[in-house]
Amino acid sequence: MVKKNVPKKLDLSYLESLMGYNARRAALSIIEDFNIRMVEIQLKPVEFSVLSLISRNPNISAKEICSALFILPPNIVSILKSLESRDLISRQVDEKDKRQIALSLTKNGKSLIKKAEKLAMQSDQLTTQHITPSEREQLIFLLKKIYQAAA
Amino acid sequence: MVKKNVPKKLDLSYLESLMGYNARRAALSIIEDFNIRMVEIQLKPVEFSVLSLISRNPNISAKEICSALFILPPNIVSILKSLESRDLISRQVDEKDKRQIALSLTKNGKSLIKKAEKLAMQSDQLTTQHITPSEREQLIFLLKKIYQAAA
DNA sequence: TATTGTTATACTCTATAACTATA
DNA sequence: TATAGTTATAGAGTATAACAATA
Repeated sequence: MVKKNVPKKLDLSYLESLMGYNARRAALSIIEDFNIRMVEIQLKPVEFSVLSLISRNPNISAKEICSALFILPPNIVSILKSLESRDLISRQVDEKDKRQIALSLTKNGKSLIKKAEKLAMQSDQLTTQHITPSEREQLIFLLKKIYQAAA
Repeated sequence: MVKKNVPKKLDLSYLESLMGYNARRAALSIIEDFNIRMVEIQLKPVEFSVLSLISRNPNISAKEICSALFILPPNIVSILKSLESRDLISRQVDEKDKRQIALSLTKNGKSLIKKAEKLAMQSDQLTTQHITPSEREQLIFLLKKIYQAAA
């Protein structure tokens, strides 16, 4: 008789009592679903966030994106390059301060972010389907309190 | 980590309505505090989790750690090597199944994880000090519901 | 001098294929 | 054949230093 591979019961109680452990595990499982859903439009989480931010804040600068999304300046460069090469964003040098470059969505970018935000919202609904809408609101409220207090 | 200042008023409302965005931001800010506090005992989050897991589950195998903490088998190797080189864990080949290696804490490991768990709990208390104890319980309960439903 | 954007680069984290030894 | 652990390696993510153009 072949022994069945039953997963051994492990004591995870201490780790599960820590906020950091639970927040990270939840974030990873949510982002995993997000990534699966975004395969069809080829957007990574950070690319999605950047596009969505530009969409709602036209003529935003790279520095402002970095501050808002906690991206280091050297790391935004390849992200913007990639989005520009896909004709999703365009850059226009600020004539008043030629150091700054105003970013905006192209027609393609506007079309894609519209679809992407729908997919993201679907993913969000799916990953939170086991809690009630009011629990979901409460959860987001408390998460914000944690990271906004740290800022 | 990036400096935290958002000088200009940017519209982040859409991203802040997504669970994934908020969970990730909260996890990152909590882990940032954890890392600062753990500098003195030189433990990364994953090393801490592994030590704590071995502490509460003596003779656990590498495979079991990987399953519990979502670490891929090739990536646990260097973690265990490092912990062993610091004389924090010891390995003993299972005589019944020589493929398996039972892991346990050394005297040093037991001493260190005791201190580490105190520091981790302090960090957890600090990062959740702006919410009430019952809100904290509710938050952990809801986060668990999200990632355990996905598993 | 200070700031925005950039290059180069390094270090960490995560992922895949394939090997070994044991069963 | 299957499993536990390992090696090698590649890709992604994140970090610092230093530079050019502009203010």
